Amino acid sequence: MEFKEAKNKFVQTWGALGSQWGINKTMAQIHALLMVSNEAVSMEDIMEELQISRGNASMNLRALMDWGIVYKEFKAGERKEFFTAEKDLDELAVKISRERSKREIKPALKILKEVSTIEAKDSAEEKHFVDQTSKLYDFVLKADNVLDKMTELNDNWLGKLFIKMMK
Amino acid sequence: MEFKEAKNKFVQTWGALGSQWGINKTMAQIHALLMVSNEAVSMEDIMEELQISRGNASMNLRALMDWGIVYKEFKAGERKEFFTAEKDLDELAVKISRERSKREIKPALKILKEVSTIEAKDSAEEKHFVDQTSKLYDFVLKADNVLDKMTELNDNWLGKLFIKMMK
DNA sequence: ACAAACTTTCAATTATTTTTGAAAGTTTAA
DNA sequence: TTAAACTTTCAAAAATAATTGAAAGTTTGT
Repeated sequence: MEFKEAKNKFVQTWGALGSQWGINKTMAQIHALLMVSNEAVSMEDIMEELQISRGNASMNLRALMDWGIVYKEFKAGERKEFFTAEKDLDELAVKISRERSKREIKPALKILKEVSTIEAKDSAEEKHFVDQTSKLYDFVLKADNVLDKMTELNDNWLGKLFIKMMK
Repeated sequence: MEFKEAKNKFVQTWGALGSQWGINKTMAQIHALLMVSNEAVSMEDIMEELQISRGNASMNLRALMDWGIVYKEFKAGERKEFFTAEKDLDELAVKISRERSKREIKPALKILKEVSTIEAKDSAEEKHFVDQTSKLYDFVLKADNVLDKMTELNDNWLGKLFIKMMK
């Protein structure tokens, strides 16, 4: 397989993976493209490589910047803007999980807390509901913290040991 | 908030969360409904509670069973089928992650391996591509194993300590 | 073997999400 | 201040995904 083919395959695959996880295909593709580029890429080039419109490129670049995983860059003497992606994968994971947590998990947790604290009366049905949603609340809260905790842990010896075991 | 309202809120929220993570809304809603039901529910009742068609209910129940997180149940003297959800949340997490890994991550890993092993020639561009996709391959492989590893770890003392720290 | 009581399938419809492209907006240099 | 070079916005169009409903399929009791 030659370079161009490999690059294209990677971008397509990353795009497909993204859309299966609720991230728009173009957004994932732009990110993929920037991840494997050794230098900043212009909007023009992104449009050209992915065969997408200017509007689409603009909106998805904005979204990627809002997620904090793509940055604008300016080149001396050039008028147009260039873009680079966060390339440190640990950093990338942390940022994505922070953002999804903030946008999706936290609001869901709020609702879970609300519904799990209703008066359960005496019916088995209602008791089961309260019990199950409480457990779910605890579980989601715990899961939501895992990545953050792992980053913290990374600084201490037990963390390092654990990380080693994961490899 | 009274029970019925809480239940509905929960089902809606779980459905919305599902669709943000690439799981069809109805599928997540049916799962939510079954999770908080203390007894098995018929297709008829699911249709009624979620206001969906028979075809939709049937297809999504099949999908949930394929994922291994919903089971058919038969009641003596009843002709129709009833459904229950996996209620143990650790078990649920393991099954979902196994399934998504099998369907989505593993195929992506295969491609990542392919594209990261091309001949890099001498250009900086190609070297960077190989380097970055290799790192990504390792990272995804590692992340893909985390949940499995955690379940294994759960059985030993270090694991228990670690799990405690997560809480 | 028949028919009642169910479930599944899938082509057509509907809903949702994404993408386009052209107009409006912004910045820079002269 | 003007105009060229560039970016953003957003209503309309296109693409994709989910849903319906009725026909076909299955199972069970008589």
